[in-house]
Amino acid sequence: MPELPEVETIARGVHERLRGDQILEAWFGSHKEPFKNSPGRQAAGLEGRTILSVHRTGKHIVVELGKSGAGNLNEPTAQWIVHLGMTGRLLVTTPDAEVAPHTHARLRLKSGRELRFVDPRRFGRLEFRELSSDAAFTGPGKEPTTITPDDFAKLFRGRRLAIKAALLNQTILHGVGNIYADESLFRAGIRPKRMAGRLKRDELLRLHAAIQEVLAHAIQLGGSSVSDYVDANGVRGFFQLEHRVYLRTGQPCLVCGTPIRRILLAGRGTHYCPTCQR
DNA sequence: CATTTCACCTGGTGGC
DNA sequence: TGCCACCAGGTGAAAT
Repeated sequence: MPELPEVETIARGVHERLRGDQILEAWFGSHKEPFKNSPGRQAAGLEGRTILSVHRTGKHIVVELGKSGAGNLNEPTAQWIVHLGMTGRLLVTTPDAEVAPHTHARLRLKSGRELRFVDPRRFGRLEFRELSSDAAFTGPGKEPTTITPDDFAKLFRGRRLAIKAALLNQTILHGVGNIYADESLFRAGIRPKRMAGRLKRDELLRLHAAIQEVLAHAIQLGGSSVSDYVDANGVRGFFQLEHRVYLRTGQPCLVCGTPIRRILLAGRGTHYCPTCQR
């Protein structure tokens, strides 16, 4: 479900609500899928630690954790990294709140609340990093919200794949997914199938600007709620009202009236206007 | 190495 | 109502 704007919204919400709280106990479900390292190791690492801050890197949520007693409490000694996959949610609840189906993790907090991870399709991932032995998480690719136009243009030099496939490749640029790839390419006037390495400089500059505008606007609106996305407070986003091509197959282009076309590209539904995008 | 395809999951929708 | 095909915000392993 979630791309960069949704993950950013969730990370901000969790940060605001849980900063300074302490994890007393971690409970994990029995499905193996969500765990990049074992639930036992994650529970042992999480229990007793303090939540210093929560932020986003690409599509990952990074919870910075401190340890009381030894050294400076404000210096992170561990990280809990949450990837939401297609259907993952992170929710802050009261302990008596009904436990949703497909709840895979419940962290009981000193404040009396719980942080829960719910994910029906189980494409999401949970990882614990002990910073004394593991590297700090940096994300798989470059950060689209801060990359300069020049560095952005360099990413696609010599690449022989469709620009949309390149945008979806997280090791190149992390955070853009299917919705924001389609919406950015529409706003830049570029066909999704265009070979990335053959785009002209002015096209790449338009795409860079479109991506940063779309992501910033979507973050302002709390992300896109296509079916059931909600943030850490259970609130839906509103950027779906701003979609110009995504899931608008057959409907008139809002600029020129041409019916929006849907094709399959890189295995994903891809939406574009055949008139506005060249 | 770069690129493409497909498996991994559940659930919702729409046709018959 | 049931059954089935198809679709969905994402990756990573395997194939090409």
